[in-house]
This record gives sequence, C-alpha cells and structure tokens, in this order.
Amino acid sequence: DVIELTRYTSDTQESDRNKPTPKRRLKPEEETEEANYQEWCTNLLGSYSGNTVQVLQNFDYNRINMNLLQHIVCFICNNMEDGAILVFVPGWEEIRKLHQMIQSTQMSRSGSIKVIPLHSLMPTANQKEVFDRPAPGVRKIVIATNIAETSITIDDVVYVVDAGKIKIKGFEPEMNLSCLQPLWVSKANAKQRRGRAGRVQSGHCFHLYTKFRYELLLDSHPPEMLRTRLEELCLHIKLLKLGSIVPFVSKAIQHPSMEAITHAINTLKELNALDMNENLLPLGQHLARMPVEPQTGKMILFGAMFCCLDPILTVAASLSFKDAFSIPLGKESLADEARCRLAQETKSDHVMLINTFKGWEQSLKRGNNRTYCWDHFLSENTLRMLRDMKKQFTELLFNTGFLKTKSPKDPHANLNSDNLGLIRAVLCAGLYPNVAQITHVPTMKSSLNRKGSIIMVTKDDQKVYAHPKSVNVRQSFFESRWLVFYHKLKTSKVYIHDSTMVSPYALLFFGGDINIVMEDQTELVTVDDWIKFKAASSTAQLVKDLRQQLDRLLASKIIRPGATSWDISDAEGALMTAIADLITLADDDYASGFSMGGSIGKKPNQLEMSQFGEQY
DNA sequence: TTGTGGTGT
Repeated sequence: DVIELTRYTSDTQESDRNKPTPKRRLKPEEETEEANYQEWCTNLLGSYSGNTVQVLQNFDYNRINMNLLQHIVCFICNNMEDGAILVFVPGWEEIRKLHQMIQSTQMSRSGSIKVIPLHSLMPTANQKEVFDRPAPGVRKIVIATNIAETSITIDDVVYVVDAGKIKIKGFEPEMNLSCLQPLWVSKANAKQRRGRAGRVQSGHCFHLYTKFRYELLLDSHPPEMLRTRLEELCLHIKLLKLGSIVPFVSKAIQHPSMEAITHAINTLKELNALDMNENLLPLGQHLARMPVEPQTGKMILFGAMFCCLDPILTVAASLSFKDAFSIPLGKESLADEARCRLAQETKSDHVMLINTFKGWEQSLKRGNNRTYCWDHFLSENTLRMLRDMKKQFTELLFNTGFLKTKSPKDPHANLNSDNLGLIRAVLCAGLYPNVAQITHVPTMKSSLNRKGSIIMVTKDDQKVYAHPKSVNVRQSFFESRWLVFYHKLKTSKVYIHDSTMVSPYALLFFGGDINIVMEDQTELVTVDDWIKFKAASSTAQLVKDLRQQLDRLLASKIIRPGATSWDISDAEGALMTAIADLITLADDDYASGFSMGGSIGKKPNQLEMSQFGEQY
C-alpha cells in the first residue's frame, strides 16, 4: 500500500517528463501480457487519477525508468522524515546514471545529501564510509546492486527503493556460454530487499513495479545448480566414490539438464581428469582435491612442474577469487590506463596480473605500498587475500609432493619464473580449450580514438569481443593471432574478459590432440581439428613425437609427483629443457618482431612453421 | 565500449 501511495505522488511529478518511447514489436506471449496489463490499468481508474493511470499505461517495463527513480529519491528527501535511503538497481551502469542525476540536483549542490555508490568492484564496498552516520541534516543515499541484499548491511537505512531488476548468471551448455542478464526480481528478492529497511526504526519500502507485475514474479529464481557449470561437482562425485555421475545427479530434487551434465563430463575427459569410462584419472585425483576449478588446478600443477610457480599462483588466485582492482565511479578509463601500464607490451591480462602483484611486493619492501595501490586502483585487502591463497596452494602442492617447501618463493620451483614464453605456455596448458583466434584488429587510428576493438572467433562462437577492460582490447598488432582466456560471458555481446597471446608452439605442446593433415594440397598440423598451422610434414612429425614424450613424462609425474629435474644429463631434464627452450625461443622470436615463417636457430632447430594466413 | 553476489575444511 505504501507502493500505491508513492506511485501516485511520484507519477504526477513524472508525467510531464515522460517522453513517449517507440513501442517495439512484441512477441505473442508478450502481447497477451500487455493486453492484460492495459486492462488492469483501466480498472484502476476509480482509485487513481487519470494522469497516474496514463503514465502507467505508457510505461516501458523493459527499461528501468531512471527519471522515476530519481523523483522518488527526491520525494523522500523533500517530504519524509530523516533516515538513509537505499536504492537497489541491477548494475554498474544504473548506479552511474542515477548517481549522476542525483548529483546534478539542487539538494546535492546545497550539501544536504551524501550519495554513496555501492558495487563489489568499487572501493566503497570495503570502506566504512557506507556504515557511517552522516552529519546532522545530511541525508545518506546509497545506490547499490544486490550486494546490499545480503552481503552488506547498512543499519541506519529507513527507506528502501527497489527498481525491481536483478542480474542473474545463467549457463547454456549447448552453446558453452555463460550469460549475465537483467531479470525481474523474484518475490524472495523483493521480500529480502524490503527487509533491508527499518533495522533501527520502522522503515518504508518503495517498489518500482505494479501489483500486476508483482503477481507475475517468480517465488524465487532457479537454484544455482541449474545455472552453473558442473565440472567441479562431477569431479567430487567421483572422488567421493558416489557412483556414476548421471544417476547420482539425477537424484537431486531439481536436477540439472542432461546437456549440462554431459557437457561437464566431456570437459573433464578433455582435461584428462576422467577416462572414457568416467573413471577418475590420476590428474583428476589431484584436481578434485584443489579448491579451484579443474582448469585452474591444472594450471597450478603445470606451474609447479615447469618451475614458474609464483607467477602462475598469482594468476590462479586472481582468476579463482577476483583481481585486486577496485575502481571508483568515474575513474574507469584511468584504471584501464593503469592496467595497460602494468601489462607493458605483453598482450596479456594474466601477465598484467603477475606484474601487478610483483609490483605490490616490491612496494611493500620499499614501504610505498599505499601509493602503489592508490596509483593503480588496487585494493590492498584483496592483494593480501591473494597472497594468503597462494600460500594455501603451495601447502597443497607440498602435501602431494610437487614441492619441497611450503613457500611460493621456493627457489627451485621458480627457476623459470622470469621466462615469459614459458609462463604463457603454462597459462595455455591451464586455460585450454579456451582459445580464441583473432579475426580483426582495429586500425592504429581507430585504436587511438578509443573506437574499435579486436574481434575473435572461438571453437563454439562465431564472433566474440574483447571486454573493454582487457589490455588487449585496442591492440592493433599481435605477433600471434591466438589468445587463451579464462572468462567468457554474454551480456550485451559475447565478451572475453581476460586474454593472453600465445605462440603456436604453446598450443602444440599444451593444447589438445595434434594431427597432421593435408588440406588444399597444403600440409597442416592441427590441434583438436580446428586450430591449424602450416608446417612441413617432417617438422610436424617432430613436434608430434616431442609432444608424445612430453605427455608420457607429465603423466608419470602426475602419478609420482616430485620436483622437476632440469639436469640435461638425465632423460627428464633433457626433455624438459628441450621443450622449454623451444617455447622460449619461439616467444623471443615474436618479441623481436620476426614472423612465424622465420626459422629458429637452435636445437631442436628443424622446425619451420608459418601461421595459417598472414600477419597483420 | 564495460564489471549481479557468494563459496571451498
């Protein structure tokens, strides 16, 4: 009933500003909903002013009405008793808009309000500013995502404004695609949001949707198990010896689709965690015991075996938890610049993360860590948590025998930690099969104008875009057109959030099955039948042989973990050195600007490969 | 041209 009161008052203020928006074409089920809605509005005519009903009739409920939001906030400020206001909106963009609208009002200029944006990626989320009582006569207005629904509780909130939308993550196994879409809140969300008001005194809640809409809301959103990847779940079922995966998962009250389960099982087979009969392989045993996704676990094991542990642990911790960047509203592009500085010219978000963490450690020694974090938009709190996670990972590796000490800084485990080429290859080992091929780069000019971004294809997707926060988004030259990535998410487009350029050698040694084929009278070596490189059959065969030896060696190390030998007088050391050298040289070759057609002047030196297609 | 929110002994 409070809803109805507010709607009445605010809509009268709203009506003259409400520009008519062109109605888009509706789907059949939307048309009947719309017809029902119009009828519902007409029935209100007895109880409400014609103006209110008219506004409601013209409302576009697919968009959040920012004007209405602002007007309600102003209405509370001007007409209602003291008390903080908490506004729920779906995401960053809405926080930004509303923040800007409110800051440009008269009451903001008079200093009678204090507006605080609240989002997990903004520094305000871990500052005490949000909890502070404002000075007398100043009204606190918090604009928040659903972070304020459960994780952050603000005691002095008296008024809650609920815009009615929430972002929910989903997963489509058929497309191998996660998506983040704004949806209507559920009745459960609505209740929870309402409950955030009036913790210390009686409160009020304003919902920006009609009773009509409320009746259509779901009681709650589908449980997480139905919307998420299931690799970890499947691995644990096997580790705990709970039998075959499909029958076990089917016992859940609301069980995930068959597609989602088989997709997870296939991914685990591809990683060599399960065999063809779903039996847990030795690698799977290790991965199941790690508190990270299987791919990240594999990256950690490879980091240990190839002795570039510390940097790889930085990446693993950042990917499985979150990166340490914390960006104030309005400083987005400054933060992008900081990230690009940290990445230098590596064309890698992951190497950027490594450099970021290294830089912080150095700043700690010099005692200027505060400045370092400030300059680069970093949360020192998060960096400390990442450091603790890295420690935890090394303890696990120590317990399973992959390490001789419990320190991420173990000298032997970091023999190759300055070898960027090898680090890229280990990233490739962990992130595979998340590979994207660049099909388009912005021109120098459009890149400087901050227009245009790289466009890629993956095995599953026609077209994917680099996320604007990626250091690779506006690069106009890549020595290799292959990128590996961790996070792919569909929002307005399909975005790749983080990527690292890798050489063909990294893909050949650490990617999927390699084959030698003829296509259009050209000899090719392929990885999983879709990543293709031109290569003479003799050299391709050499790579294939080396790859087989490497796979055998790695399999035996997984079964009997131990520190890797780099002594070229024994078999293991000789092979590891040869492969590491090959990958390193290939990477140096890039750095000095040679094309892939160039030969490599060292042993094993018969390799001559060129990329499929020309350089940009 | 952009980032709902949590977990793991």
